Amino acid sequence: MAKITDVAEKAGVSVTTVSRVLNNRGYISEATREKVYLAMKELNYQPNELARSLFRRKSNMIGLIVPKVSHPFFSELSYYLEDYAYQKGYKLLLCNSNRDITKERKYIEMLKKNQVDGIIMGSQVLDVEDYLNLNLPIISFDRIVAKNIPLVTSDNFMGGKLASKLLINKECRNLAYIYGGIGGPHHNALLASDRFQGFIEELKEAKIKYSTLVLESSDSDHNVNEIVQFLQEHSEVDGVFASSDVIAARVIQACHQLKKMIPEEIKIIGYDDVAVASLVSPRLTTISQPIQRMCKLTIELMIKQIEGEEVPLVNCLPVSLIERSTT
Amino acid sequence: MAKITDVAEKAGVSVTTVSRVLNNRGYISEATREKVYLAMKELNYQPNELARSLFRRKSNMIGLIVPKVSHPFFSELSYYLEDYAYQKGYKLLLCNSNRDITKERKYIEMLKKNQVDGIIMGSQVLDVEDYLNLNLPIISFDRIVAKNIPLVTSDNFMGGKLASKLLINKECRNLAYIYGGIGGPHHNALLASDRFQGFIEELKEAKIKYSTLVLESSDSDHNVNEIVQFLQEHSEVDGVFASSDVIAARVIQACHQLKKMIPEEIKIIGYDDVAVASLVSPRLTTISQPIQRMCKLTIELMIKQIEGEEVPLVNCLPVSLIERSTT
DNA sequence: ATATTTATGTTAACCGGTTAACATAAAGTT
DNA sequence: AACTTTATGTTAACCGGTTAACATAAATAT
Repeated sequence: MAKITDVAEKAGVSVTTVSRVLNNRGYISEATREKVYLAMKELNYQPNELARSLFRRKSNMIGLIVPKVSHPFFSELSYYLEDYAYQKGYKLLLCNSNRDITKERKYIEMLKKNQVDGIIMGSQVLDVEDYLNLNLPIISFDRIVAKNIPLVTSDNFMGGKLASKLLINKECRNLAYIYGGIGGPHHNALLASDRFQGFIEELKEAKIKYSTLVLESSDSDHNVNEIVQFLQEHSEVDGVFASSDVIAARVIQACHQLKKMIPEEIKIIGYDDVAVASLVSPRLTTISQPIQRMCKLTIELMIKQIEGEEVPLVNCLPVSLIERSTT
Repeated sequence: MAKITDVAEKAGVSVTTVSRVLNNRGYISEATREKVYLAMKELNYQPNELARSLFRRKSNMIGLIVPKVSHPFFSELSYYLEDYAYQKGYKLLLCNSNRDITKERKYIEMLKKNQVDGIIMGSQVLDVEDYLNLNLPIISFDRIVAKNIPLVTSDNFMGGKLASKLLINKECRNLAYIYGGIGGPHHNALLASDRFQGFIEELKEAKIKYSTLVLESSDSDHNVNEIVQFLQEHSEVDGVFASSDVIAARVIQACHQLKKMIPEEIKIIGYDDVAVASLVSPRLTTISQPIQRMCKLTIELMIKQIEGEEVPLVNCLPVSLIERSTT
């Protein structure tokens, strides 16, 4: 691998001059600039970013911790985050915490050692104190981490309200709220519970009954069984609000198994609006989180923090209802 | 941020001694080791991996380039790759090429500059020559890149055979092969075409007719329309082999739209066995690629290459049939 | 008592860049 | 002719570690 001294030698200039060309600093004549570029091209030279990062004390790397990239929500999240980060000149280091507190802690340590400029937490199981002496820009995504850590989220309360409003308008009179338990994407129910609060607020006014099911297993097949059983025990349920599209997909499967017609006999509404929502059949009515905008905002806030600016602690974007064929 | 000199000072030893403790080299007494560890803990010291990487000329970072992490196949891929990489002490730098040749080239350049120890290509649009002077361990995943670059794949030919065998056994007599066109996950049909070859080989023997549909659009809704139209024009089709589970999900939607009963009137088999396969209803019969094992192998081969060992050029793992409810 | 092993320190070079300070000379300006 | 500006070079320090070479002294072994 060619290094800067090789380029200098080949171009017949000093290392300082090459560095000046590289960093666009000081006076450089066009002729010299050309000579240096030519030498770089001939040697196939690429400056060692490790060395530059070391000197600048800035790596232009951002750590991203999610429970699992394989989950549709987090895979979309990762996609957009990477996309915006790249546009702004940042690279993304991917970490899957599996919601394991030990792994999460190790990842944070690892990211610090590797001098990332900031961490985006899509996962969160650590205690609040753990974050205190972290001494690094953090943004938490859709999860409350600690009161003094900036949060990017969407209007979960309104999401819940939109869901129940729609179901009520569609004449449902016996609703159910089904959400993932531990291991699911909303284990830390802090924010998902806003969804629930919004959901029941509408119901109270309309005096409509509801029941809830929390899925214990993280296994897909087993979830379907849990839902089937629940719907048998609550045969009056004619409207389901699922806390994620993935769970809604399982509700659809359970309904098929029970030969319940969707949307005639039972209506289903999901949450997130990830790709699966339009991949299942019937296509899923859902509350759309503006993932793309949330990601853009997350990167913008992250960069502001890296540059030493203050950023608002709560950043909440609006959600919207996407009506498809399950309602 | 504390540095090694701070630790040395606090522990009352020399920097060399701290380094010896850190790297387990040379003679160190238990007492000194303890002193050093204590100082580290008190200062909350983490060695700067950038500096270590620079000196060692090894970053322990691997670049992963995929078309889009948000695609279910690549999100599972990324998950397992990260998992194994982490176990082996490597970090993953995530890149979404979007199948854009310019972006792919820029990513490769970026990864080189950042001194990654190797690159895993889940995407591939570059020309063969581009890879020649790359001078870095590469492994391509499920995509033929160049004859001299190691490849990890699964038995696509057998996958195609298993699919047609099953459909034939299930009494289908008019088959269709539906695959994604440009923009889809199998744009570079090199390997997916093995699937097709395996698929038609069985058909030839059994003298069964088939037709093919290549989806032009990358838009989900539009795909469904294309499939609906195709199935209307080929109303005799009673068995469909889709080149991915995502496409199979759209076939299911098209069938629902046409009120074709699955599996009674038409049978569908997908490919990959990603999470969506068991999320759609009816749950999808599919050819399972051993993604997890492929990822494990990929990381193992990558590390071998990094350590200077030779690795086989073709690494093909067996596929298996997962029968669910669409056949 | 001597030789060897163990434990630590000092010094300096190195990884591959960046940069400040200062020197020098040519080109441009007044 | 004197003064600026532009263009480049030299030298050396620095980012935060690692390491080889050599020195020294205490603890062990013979």
